[in-house]
Amino acid sequence: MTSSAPQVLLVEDEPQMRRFLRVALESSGYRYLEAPTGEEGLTLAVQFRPDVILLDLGLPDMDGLDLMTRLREWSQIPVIVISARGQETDKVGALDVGADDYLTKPFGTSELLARIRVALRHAEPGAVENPLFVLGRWRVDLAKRQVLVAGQEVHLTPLEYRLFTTLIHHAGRVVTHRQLLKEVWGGVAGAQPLYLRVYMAQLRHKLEEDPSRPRYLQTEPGVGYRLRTED
Amino acid sequence: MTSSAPQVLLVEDEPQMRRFLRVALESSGYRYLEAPTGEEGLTLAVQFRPDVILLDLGLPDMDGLDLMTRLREWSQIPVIVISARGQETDKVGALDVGADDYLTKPFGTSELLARIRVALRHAEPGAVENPLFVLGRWRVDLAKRQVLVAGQEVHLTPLEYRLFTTLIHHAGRVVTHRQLLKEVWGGVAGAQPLYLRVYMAQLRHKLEEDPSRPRYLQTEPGVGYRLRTED
DNA sequence: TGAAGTCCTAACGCCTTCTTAACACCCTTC
DNA sequence: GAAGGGTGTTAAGAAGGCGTTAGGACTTCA
Repeated sequence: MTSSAPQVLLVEDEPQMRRFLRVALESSGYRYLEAPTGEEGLTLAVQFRPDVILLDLGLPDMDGLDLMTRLREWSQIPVIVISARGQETDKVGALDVGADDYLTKPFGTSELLARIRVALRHAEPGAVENPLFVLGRWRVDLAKRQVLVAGQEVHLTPLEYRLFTTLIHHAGRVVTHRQLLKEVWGGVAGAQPLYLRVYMAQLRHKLEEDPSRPRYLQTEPGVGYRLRTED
Repeated sequence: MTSSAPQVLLVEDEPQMRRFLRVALESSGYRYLEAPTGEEGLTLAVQFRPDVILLDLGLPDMDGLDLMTRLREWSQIPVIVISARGQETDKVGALDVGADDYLTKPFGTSELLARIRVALRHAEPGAVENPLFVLGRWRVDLAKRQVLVAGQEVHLTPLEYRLFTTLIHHAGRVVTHRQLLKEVWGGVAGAQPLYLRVYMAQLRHKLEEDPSRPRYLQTEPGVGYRLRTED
């Protein structure tokens, strides 16, 4: 799974259908690949590993079900069948050899796009990667809500953690006192700049190697604080 | 996830439709549950954790999309919408709030069954994952619903077990009080944080070596709980 | 009808976390 | 060199969250 826009492969022999879908998909922000025959479709699937495949069953060179079977020998890429044949036996056959959805022509663009989103959603679980923030000896797993310093877990209280992650979100930039108070204390009246000094001291004590000479949690006098990132 | 036949929950208000589908599903070997209203549907989903949900959008007591939304707050159980409304906006709406498929009435039984098989296939990756969860002296067989501590079987009540497996599903990361209450008690009004304290204490007594100093079932004060995994 | 098991609820004491205050320190400015 | 604003540090009280226990209500099964 790439970090850029999802890629859709269309396997379809009718040129006008290709043109129509290409416009629809590209204008929706997807990267687009197309193949007019089954063989080419398989080749492109191998080569580019698209995120979704749209497959017309009525191909000239090979049976759509055979293509499905050959694809499923090595890949679980979601396949949405688009076909002129609306017979129930066709649908059941395609779904049972591994297709993930079946749309009968004619169909609406928005429905197709919605079903593509469903297919992408299904593939997602494999793409669940932890957003890791690494800086020096620090290692912050935002999904786990876990902070490691030199491999050692460090416990932060809710406020400490929120203050820290707020600085991480603006890493490298100065965050003003006012903004920190708003984002951490939620704009509650009574939140004072004193709080920041206290909690910054606690964070430094827990995270910095030499709390009296902070390397990363830096003060910008009169303005706010900044999480310094290495260059 | 049980090792026996997959269980299907049908949420549908028309009695004749229920009767029809019940026959179709049971004769295909599925275990069968039904609910005539949305509220009952949610309750049964919480209680029995079916493998697939068939949802009629035209329910008398609540909007089908609301039901979808509430379900998706705590569960990824695949949902196949069956609806008399064939408008594209209906389909897109349902699919985008988390439905996995959309069938327009009238539909054929064999197509429905094929789409159920697709839905079950999608859920599989989660079940293909080692049904054995091992951590320290613990050994949890999610299929058998069996918990061993140092080789000795330990009996957990249904709620204890559900709380425990919820933490296992999110192993390593903090699960908030709210999320635990939702996933274990099903978002039923009245579920209080107090429940969590009581049941966490019971789990620790049954599972931890030194319940007063839990090694794995850890508290994140002010946030939630976390099943600590070794690195 | 009793017994066992489970779930909910209340009460109490402990512990973490938050808040607040007091004071020391640095730097700039006069 | 003194004054003053901004900042760092520490500690202690207050508030709230948490763990624990026990008892009652409810269901299930014999």
